[in-house]
Amino acid sequence: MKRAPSTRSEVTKRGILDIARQHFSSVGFEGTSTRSIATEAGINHSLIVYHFTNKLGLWKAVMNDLFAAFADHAGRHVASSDDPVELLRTNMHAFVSFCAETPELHRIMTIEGRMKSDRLTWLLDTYLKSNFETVSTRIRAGQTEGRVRQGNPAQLYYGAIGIAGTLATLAQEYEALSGESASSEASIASAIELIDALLFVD
Amino acid sequence: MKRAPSTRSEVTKRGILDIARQHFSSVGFEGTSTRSIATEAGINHSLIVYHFTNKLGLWKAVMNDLFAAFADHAGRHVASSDDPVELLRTNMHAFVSFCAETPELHRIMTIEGRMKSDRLTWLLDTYLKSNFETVSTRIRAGQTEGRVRQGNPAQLYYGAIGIAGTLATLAQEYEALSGESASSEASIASAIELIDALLFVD
DNA sequence: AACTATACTGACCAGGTGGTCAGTATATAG
DNA sequence: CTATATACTGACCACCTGGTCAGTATAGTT
Repeated sequence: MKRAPSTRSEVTKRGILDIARQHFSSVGFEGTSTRSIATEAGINHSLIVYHFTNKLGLWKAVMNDLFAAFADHAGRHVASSDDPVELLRTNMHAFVSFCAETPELHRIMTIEGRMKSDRLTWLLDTYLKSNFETVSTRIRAGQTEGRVRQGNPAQLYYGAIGIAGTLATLAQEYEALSGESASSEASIASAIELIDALLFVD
Repeated sequence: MKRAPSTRSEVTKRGILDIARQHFSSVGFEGTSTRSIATEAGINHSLIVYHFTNKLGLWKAVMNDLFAAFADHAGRHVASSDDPVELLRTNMHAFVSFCAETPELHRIMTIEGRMKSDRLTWLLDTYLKSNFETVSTRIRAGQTEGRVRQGNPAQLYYGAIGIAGTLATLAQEYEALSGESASSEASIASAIELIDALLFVD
């Protein structure tokens, strides 16, 4: 008889995922050691293999967890209408606050997005391509209405991503130089303002 | 009698630095193995210790090399006047093309800039603080003249850095989704256009 | 040609890496 | 209470890690 997965195992997996997220997002896949994750999570290192097959399986589980967290976060930022430009704006604003609150997702993206790799291919096929289709469709719709800045949608989108992303990828550098936390309300509001100025025609 | 350093040793160091730059910028400090650098550079791994003391010494040498390369690149983009706003604009444009041509510097910055570390402290003290002083002075000068967008200079600057930086940190993701190379003339021109729209009031 | 500062080599060390596996504890279904 | 699917443990493997060190090759100075 098959048995339902126990709470006990879910707690263990959660603990591993939380620590693994920190490690992958700060020192990357190659720089992360599964044994240091195990030690920090207070579990036997063989449990990582037991629950996630191998290091790559753990990494994928972390990414699934992070993308689910963003979907959840974006779900709490509902657009005032189903107008494509409003959906685009709302989603970009959600991305900014998500970068500030949960910098790990974008941090890992900037590690994996720089070079070709099997992990990048997996990310593209699993999440990035379909998301980019949605966004660029909305940008083009806004452009034909004259409400979004003209130009290549990919270049516009990645410009906006870049503005939001510094909150995650240069958080400490920014804080050390400006004296302000990257996750502060002021930093978030400023990034939103700049993205709005970049993308939208008012 | 002391002897001048031989060309032979300079060639060896150059070879190590070039490979090390690739490794540090793609997998970070922790993910980089000095032995794989040695193998790829075709030298005995003890030579790294001989020429650079240790892994950290090699990393600092790579950073000095990269900042020198940027200074050199920026030196070839001379402003049309010594007007602060023109200097700011010219320097930002130089940064964009540098990110496209030599993505390694900004890639390493986004690895080191995220978390507190001795390496970040070294970068701040050696290069980042003085550079930020110069830039923010120019931004403030432009703002009082009404020629630069109002707002916190640090937030403006890091917004612009973010736009340029995606050419380096999301190069492959961008290329896979847009079909265009991040180092293409079109990508560079677009990033410059967006930064101009972001920073300057015309 | 002899001397010697510089450049380089290869064997070695202690400790860390991802992953395997036989065995043990735990908890739930019967 | 018993049987067993699930969860977990610790010893082990081959290999890689940064770094040390005694010794050797190379080349410029005298």
